Amino acid sequence: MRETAETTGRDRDPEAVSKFVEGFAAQLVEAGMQRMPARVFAALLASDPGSLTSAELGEQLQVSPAAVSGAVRYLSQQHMVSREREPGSRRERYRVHSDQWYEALTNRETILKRWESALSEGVASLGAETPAGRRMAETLAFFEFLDGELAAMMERWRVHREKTFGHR
Amino acid sequence: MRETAETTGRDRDPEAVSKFVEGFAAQLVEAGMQRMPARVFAALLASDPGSLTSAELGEQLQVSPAAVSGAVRYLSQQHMVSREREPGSRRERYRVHSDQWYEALTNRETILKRWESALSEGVASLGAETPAGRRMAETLAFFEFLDGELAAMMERWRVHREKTFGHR
DNA sequence: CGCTTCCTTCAGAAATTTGTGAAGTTAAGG
DNA sequence: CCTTAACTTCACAAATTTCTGAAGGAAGCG
Repeated sequence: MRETAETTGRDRDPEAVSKFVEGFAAQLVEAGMQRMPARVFAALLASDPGSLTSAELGEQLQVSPAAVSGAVRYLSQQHMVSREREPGSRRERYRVHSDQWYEALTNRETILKRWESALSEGVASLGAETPAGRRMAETLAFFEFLDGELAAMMERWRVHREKTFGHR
Repeated sequence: MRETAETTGRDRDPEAVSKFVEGFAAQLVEAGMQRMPARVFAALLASDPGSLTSAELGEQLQVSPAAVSGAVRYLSQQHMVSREREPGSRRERYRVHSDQWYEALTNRETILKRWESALSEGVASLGAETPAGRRMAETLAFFEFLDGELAAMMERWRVHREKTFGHR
């Protein structure tokens, strides 16, 4: 298949794009994300269509198809991007849904739940009446509080978002 | 200095303590924390006094003083533990303030701010009117919303905490 | 069907991270 | 002051992670 300005995004200043991609990716890495997923994600975020093919990602980031494949697998497990097949082609497109990805961020719920269960076991095994047990119980209570708050907060965001961006 | 059951925590089932420490640390690692800081932190959380000396940490976790030193430096930079000197001794104690450490968790503010500024630059350089620019602007708006919400939420938590644990 | 394009998997090389031992620094206690 | 206990720093070795090239499928298209 032939490449066009539309599919590669080459019409935009590649310098500026790359600067954003590497800078934002670096911040994501700082926060604990692996380098390659971070770069791939940043590239998608900065693309005009909000989606790129594997080949485009490889070319823009100067990495092998294997690296793209691994990064994309990770990102879709985290629900930060979705994969879609281009109809009538073997190419796959990876897409970031602008509203979906940061919802996934707060969906660290899985992690929160695991923290909670580790703490809960700890309280049980060390004794709820020991100083350590009480400390852990308080921490547990905080996370349980968090669970509820995060859900309510996202609901408020959706309202706020609708007001601000809804009418496009 | 001599070691006592009080300072080493050996009166408690070391098996149970270790099981919690390694289990909880593993979850922290999963969430992006480095292994050694995670283990040190979990050990402090599970200690009855809420604090341990360098030597105690080294012995319990079977690691060198150097490893403890590095982990503790990281943890105190993150405001997850504080260091205090034992009066009349060269020993240092590392302490977890039960209420302080998870406040530090939400104090990923530093990271949030950096994300915001990276996004802001991106919007500027790619153009606020481009599709990519609009996507990045929406993400930026989300993080700005988050900033405010997190602060308000922690305030609600403090009230809730006082009601639940205040009267001890 | 077979050719071709594209994605994935896998073994291994390269780079990075992590933890150690040893030397260095600081400060208490005689 | 000198000694010594305790933490820190540093160079390096070990372990782990990350990325690549090559081989192995799957699926469109003739």
